Amino acid sequence: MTITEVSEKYGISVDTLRYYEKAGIIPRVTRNKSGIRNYQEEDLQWVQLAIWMRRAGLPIDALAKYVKLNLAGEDTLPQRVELLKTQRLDLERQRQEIGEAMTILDRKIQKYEERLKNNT
Amino acid sequence: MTITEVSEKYGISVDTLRYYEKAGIIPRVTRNKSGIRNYQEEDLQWVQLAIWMRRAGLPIDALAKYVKLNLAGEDTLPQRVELLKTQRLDLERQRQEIGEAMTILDRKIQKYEERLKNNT
DNA sequence: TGTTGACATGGAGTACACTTCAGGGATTAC
DNA sequence: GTAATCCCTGAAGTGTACTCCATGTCAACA
Repeated sequence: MTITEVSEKYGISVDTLRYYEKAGIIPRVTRNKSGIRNYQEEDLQWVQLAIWMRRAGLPIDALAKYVKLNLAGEDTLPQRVELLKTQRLDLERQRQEIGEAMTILDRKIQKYEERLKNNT
Repeated sequence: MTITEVSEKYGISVDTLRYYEKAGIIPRVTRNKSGIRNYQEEDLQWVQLAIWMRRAGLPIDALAKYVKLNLAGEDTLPQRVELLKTQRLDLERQRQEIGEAMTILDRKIQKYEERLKNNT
């Protein structure tokens, strides 16, 4: 699969795909002899993971660290778990804060709509 | 209330407080004759709102627009509601994406822990 | 009256995550 | 064979949200 095809499949720019690779949140993608990327199933799984995690807001450097641990072999299993758990906690906290903000927005919206109704 | 006191009360730097004001997500704070900020109850409410919304990830420019509409008077009620609803939708979507990422993280963590158990 | 310390402003600097660009190969279409 | 198209890399540029800095004012205290 070419980089353009991957780009279209996941709705992400080719520049971003190359950037993700350079940043280390996707391991080096399989290439042909002339150096052109040819994404294999495994590459695509990394792409997918990177995109999901970035959409949720996980920082590049945490993801890069995770990828590096993966490439470093089986000894790094405990560190990988710890890293994932830390990131999970951050997501949990962020979700909480979004929930609180939504409650406040809802209250404001409701008040405004009451005022609008009474003003007709 | 001085800017330092507000900073301590909300756990945010004085630089950020001044920046928020300059960026327009807090209306111009009450000052004494020599130009020093003296936060009143109303100012504090704006500060609180700005901090909550920023923590949830609402962009500066959306908040600035909301503040501007507020200062522009009663005619802007419908636009304010619309703006708040748009931002609410964005938060909803973001919360959704965080939820999905958490599910994936959970699956990975679980797999790792099984592998770790079988490796002892 | 001189020094200290909190606060002011405008502007430069930083961190993060892309995004764009310049300059070059390799393939394909004619 | 050459023009068009797709891809490559390294480096510079951009947008967002702060964060830091130089310089200056002002009130209070020794």
